[in-house]
Amino acid sequence: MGRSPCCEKEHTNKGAWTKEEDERLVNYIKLHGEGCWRSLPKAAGLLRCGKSCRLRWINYLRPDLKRGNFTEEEDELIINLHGLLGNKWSLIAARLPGRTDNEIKNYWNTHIKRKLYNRGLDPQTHRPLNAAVATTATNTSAPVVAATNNKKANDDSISSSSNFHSMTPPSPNFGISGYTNTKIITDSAAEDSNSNSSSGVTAEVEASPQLNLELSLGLPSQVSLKRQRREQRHQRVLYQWYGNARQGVCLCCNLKFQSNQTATCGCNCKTMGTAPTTDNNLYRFYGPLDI
DNA sequence: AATCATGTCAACCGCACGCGA
DNA sequence: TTCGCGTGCGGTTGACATGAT
Repeated sequence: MGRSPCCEKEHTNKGAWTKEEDERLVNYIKLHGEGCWRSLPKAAGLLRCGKSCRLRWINYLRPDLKRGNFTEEEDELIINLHGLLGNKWSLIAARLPGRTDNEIKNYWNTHIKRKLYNRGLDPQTHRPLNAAVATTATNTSAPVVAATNNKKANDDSISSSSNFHSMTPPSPNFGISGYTNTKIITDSAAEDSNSNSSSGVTAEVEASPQLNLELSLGLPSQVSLKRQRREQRHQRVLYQWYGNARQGVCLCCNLKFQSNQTATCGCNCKTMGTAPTTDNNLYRFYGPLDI
């Protein structure tokens, strides 16, 4: 026996709220207070689901909401809190009066991620980007962060944008210095019994964002054109943030291989490079296809 | 001027959790 | 202990605005 739906969907409005609906909701809550969202719509004369009412109130109509842009102080606070708490938006929001979890989540995805990339930091782990890449390429038995424990993310794992949004939260003591390159990834590999990365080959495929992208471009036909365009868009944005759009990134340069590990580097970089320790050259470049 | 790409954010969806019967 | 309900949370989507070509 499944759960009963939270509302009768055929009798409820969806989408943007009208001014009249807003007024009804505000007036009702002013009179009766918050609570019992399930019964609220009927009592307030709204053709909305209770969850929708709650969301509208919390994210938009609540009188104590702070409007306007985030300040620099708020930015830094969010970054610090995210470092401590991961994607626990409600906990982060609790520390920022007048801001909602949804607002912070959106702000994170649209602004702060880019900010961290510009600082050379991975927004999920808050570690230097080079370290994350090095870990990926040198640990041949481990899947990369794309092998997340998040069920929904796994459902969508073919989507590069989804992976991008739902990497494993940082460990509590990440961060400043002295971290090891392998900790997070090996842990996630051990924990993720459902991942497809039990074989070395699969792990290698996952370890290559370029190959991931190729999979993305080979999406089955039922996937909507709009979705494909969204994914391509996310790819472009991501690589713009890396500052290497369209050109790809030489892993040899990013991994900072030792000079005694020389190998032919396919790019024109001046650094002493080597092939990754995975015997093949699959990972020489990570970067977008020509999209 | 038209079209496409990109950025933003409100809203939705499904799952997880806590609580009371 | 189990089950159902109400609620909260995090990820994702879609609509709209704006900028670029």
